[in-house]
Amino acid sequence: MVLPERERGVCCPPTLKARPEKIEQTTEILKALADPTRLQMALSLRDAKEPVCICDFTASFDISQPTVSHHMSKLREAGLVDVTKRGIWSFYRLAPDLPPATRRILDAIG
Amino acid sequence: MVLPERERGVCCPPTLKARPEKIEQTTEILKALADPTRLQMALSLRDAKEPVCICDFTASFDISQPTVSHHMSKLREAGLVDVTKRGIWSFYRLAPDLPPATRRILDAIG
DNA sequence: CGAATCCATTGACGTTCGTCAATGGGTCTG
DNA sequence: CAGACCCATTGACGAACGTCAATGGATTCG
Repeated sequence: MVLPERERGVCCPPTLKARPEKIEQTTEILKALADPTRLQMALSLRDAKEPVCICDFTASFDISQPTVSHHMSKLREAGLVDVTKRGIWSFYRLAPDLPPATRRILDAIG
Repeated sequence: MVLPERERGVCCPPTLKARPEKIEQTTEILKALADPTRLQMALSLRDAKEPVCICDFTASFDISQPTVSHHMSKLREAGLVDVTKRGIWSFYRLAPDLPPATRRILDAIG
């Protein structure tokens, strides 16, 4: 492996390239996905043909219903998901207007 | 929007598709990247032609040197990065044998 | 109306995280 | 050797996180 030549005491040129604003946005998306439950939820919604109600997830995961709601709220706050209520149920789906950058990350997973 | 027909009290078919083991692995990658400092480090290394030493990052970011080391350790524990020491310096680069799934996520960012 | 169902919010708890100051271990130079 | 330089580890602290039990709001059925 080729290592760069360095001189003592001359650290160092800045190496940042991405705009801090963009980094912050991307971090929010990654944080929202960086939990096993939420990742599975997001992938389920990505691959689902129809919106999915909370009760489906409550039945699938081994966590309480408030925790399921809590995780879904996180996905919603990150803009990954939106909700439609009808009668008793709350149906969630992947946000239809997802930014291309976000969409690319989601598609790169699984 | 078309919502599925539901019946009270018949929640709910399991909606999991991905293997839990795979979910856990992916989550580890996402957690490693879900911090502004670490994300910028990882992207810098992804785009760098040569390995980069810690002092470069210490000079670029507004955090202490121990914190820089700490973040780099997290990236290393996640398998995203490896280190080569020469003389005074520790040079980091993106792990050359990155799993395709991980590589895909990294390339989808920025 | 009364009961059942689905969901969100609140409050609490232990755990993990990001950060720093202090310290120590290597490595090179004078 | 003595000092300067680069880096990792340790210990500590507040903040954020994941989880649950309890509660309340909204809707539907009998």
